[in-house]
Amino acid sequence: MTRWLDADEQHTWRNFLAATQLINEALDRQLQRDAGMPHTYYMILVALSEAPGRSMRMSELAARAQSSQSRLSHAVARLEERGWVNRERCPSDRRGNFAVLTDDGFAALAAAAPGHVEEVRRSLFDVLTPEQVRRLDEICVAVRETLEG
Amino acid sequence: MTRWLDADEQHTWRNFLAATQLINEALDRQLQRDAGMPHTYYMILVALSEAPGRSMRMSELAARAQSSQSRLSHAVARLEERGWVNRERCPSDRRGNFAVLTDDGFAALAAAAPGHVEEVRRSLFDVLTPEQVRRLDEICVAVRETLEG
DNA sequence: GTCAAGTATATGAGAGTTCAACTAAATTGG
DNA sequence: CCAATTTAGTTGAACTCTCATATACTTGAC
Repeated sequence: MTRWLDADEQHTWRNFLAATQLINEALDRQLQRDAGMPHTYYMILVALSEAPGRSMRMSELAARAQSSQSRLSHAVARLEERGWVNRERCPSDRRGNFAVLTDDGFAALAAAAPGHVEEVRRSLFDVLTPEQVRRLDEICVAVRETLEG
Repeated sequence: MTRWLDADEQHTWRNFLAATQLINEALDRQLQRDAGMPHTYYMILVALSEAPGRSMRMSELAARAQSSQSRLSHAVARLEERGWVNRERCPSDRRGNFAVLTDDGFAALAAAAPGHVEEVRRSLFDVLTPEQVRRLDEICVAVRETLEG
């Protein structure tokens, strides 16, 4: 027996799809236009920039940047072509690779960050009251706890 | 002067990105696996199924299915190859096209719908309290009102 | 009417994503 | 210690998306 959505649920669902898509499109457009990279690459650079030695194992990087391993592997290949990331073999586990953020990569990230943050504010935080932001956070935590398990 | 995100805002932002991406991936995986179509195609079929005569102008369809015109054009081309949609020239404006949902297309949608709705419940509505659903709706409406203008 | 500007849609190239192999190395269990 | 399994990561093909451009038609101004 399918539990169909009632009218309210449908409206909420469509608002959710529309809102999240608008935000994602805004982020991607801004980053592509001003920094020449998609949002997924930006997240990879951020994750690396926060890691000790700006260096991380591919699998951990995939997890932090919310990327599949395959996607990450392709992405790092492109980032390597741009000279923003290097790959280094892991000595203790020879299957493993580290991705390492280069100085050029860090500079590209630093250059991209202000415009990106502005866009994040414009599309989400400036739109909501502090109360709504707290509620959104709770909602997202609940979703993560369910879907990540 | 960049208005950087404070620690709370960063957490919320990352929770938001993670949660919305988890939901989108769950939707896409389910539909691809069980119905052989991406979520974007599903949204196109839904929009068409709700239109009078199961038929809509390309531009209106793009708006309803939250798709760019180019994306829609490519997508309808694929859907036409599968026999799920037909294109018909518009008599009153010969630049225009109608996309028309075929019986096969409707059947494909009907077959896909129950599994999709289950996934929507699993990934969002079952996770939240009714109160949270209301709050989420308000948040999404606010975002839409700002970003759609 | 005709010409310029605008609108509706299509199309092709380039880039990113997914899925299913595939390689290579580590681990486990007899 | 060796075979079987698991883990880390890459790769190629198929597909979708975006962006810029092209095409065809309509509209408005003169």
